[in-house]
Amino acid sequence: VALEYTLLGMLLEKPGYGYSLKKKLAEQFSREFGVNDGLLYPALGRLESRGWIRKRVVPQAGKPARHVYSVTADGKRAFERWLEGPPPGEEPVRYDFYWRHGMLQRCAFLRHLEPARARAAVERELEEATRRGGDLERVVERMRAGGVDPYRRMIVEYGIRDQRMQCEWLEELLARIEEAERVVGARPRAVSG
Amino acid sequence: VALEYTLLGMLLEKPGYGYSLKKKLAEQFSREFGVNDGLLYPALGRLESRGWIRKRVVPQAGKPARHVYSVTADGKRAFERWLEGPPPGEEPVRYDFYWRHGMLQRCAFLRHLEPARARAAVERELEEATRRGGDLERVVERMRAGGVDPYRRMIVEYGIRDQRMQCEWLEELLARIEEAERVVGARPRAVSG
DNA sequence: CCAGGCATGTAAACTGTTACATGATTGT
DNA sequence: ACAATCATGTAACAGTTTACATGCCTGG
Repeated sequence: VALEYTLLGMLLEKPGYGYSLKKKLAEQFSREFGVNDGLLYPALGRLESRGWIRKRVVPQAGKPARHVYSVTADGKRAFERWLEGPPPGEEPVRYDFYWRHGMLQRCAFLRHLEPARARAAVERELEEATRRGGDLERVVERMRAGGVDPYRRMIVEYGIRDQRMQCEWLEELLARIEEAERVVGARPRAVSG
Repeated sequence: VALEYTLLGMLLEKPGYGYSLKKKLAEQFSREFGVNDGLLYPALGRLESRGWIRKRVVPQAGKPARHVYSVTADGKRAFERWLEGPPPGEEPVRYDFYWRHGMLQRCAFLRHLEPARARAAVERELEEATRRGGDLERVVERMRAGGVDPYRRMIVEYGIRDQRMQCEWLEELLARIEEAERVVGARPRAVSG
């Protein structure tokens, strides 16, 4: 559903086949952006059966034939509609950040943990977020050096901001825990009704 | 998988039944946090068959019997293990923000859109993000007034920071588009290889 | 000789959403 | 009369991940 339009956009820039699209995704951003086969090939099939792309089989010696797809006029129109964005209020709003972050779920019950242990858990999380942010900084640096389209660089910069935001939030959480440590002193609170 | 521990934590604070858990989730945070039945009841079943909670059926006049669950000693131990967080490097890192945000996907192809139209699309997105942030601010205000556990308030504050971050990112994107508008002038770029 | 790249896919498992099925009571 | 609240669930569908299946060629 989402993958489709990214594939369509890539094929519009240059016709290609499953494997080449997979590689391009992984190399343009980062290895972790790679799509898995179980999603990629069916998606290409759906795009074809919808008449948005068309296949041309290019045989090769010793290797499986390449199925090279290019975008049809219909496909191009669909892509352009999508690119302008959904009509306002179309996409249902979701506040699923809670379910997507183990740390937020733990945070809901953090008062049941002795402050010292809570602090340790949050500090570990902070380290991880810092590391993830660093990874992405390196990716963006590579992109800058490689002269990648600035709009695409901004996608990774979104990830960096996201990690930075997480770090700030975790630091605020730490401050709150240290406050609790001072107030509660040596008296740990156990889990109970 | 994720829902389980939240249910376990809630049942540890006070035994309850499916419907009461559902209500509590929706009211403590916001309506949108509600779990759907198709996830809730099977999750309770799994927790029971794993021996982490135990059922007591409480008949009622005129209404279906309540299935009141309480946490077993095993369940409490499992919850405490979870609460301390995963051993470092356990959770696989995911950089799936690209696939989770239509706007980021569009951003990858924004250069194919005339700057004026790109600006309009981004401005729409900015409005939505601002509105979502405002919604959450109101939720957190309600929580502050209701004297909810500060750790739980911080969960919603995460959401607010997330929306704020998105706004900042969208504004940077706007600045970049306006730059492109000045440079390109009246010459629109079409989609092509 | 084995790992990895090239190239296509399928299948099973898991997660999550929406809708359905039932039925009494209470409020508008 | 109609909708909402209370209360349990199931079933169908949609989306995603992981692993499997095949097979040749290249480099260490």
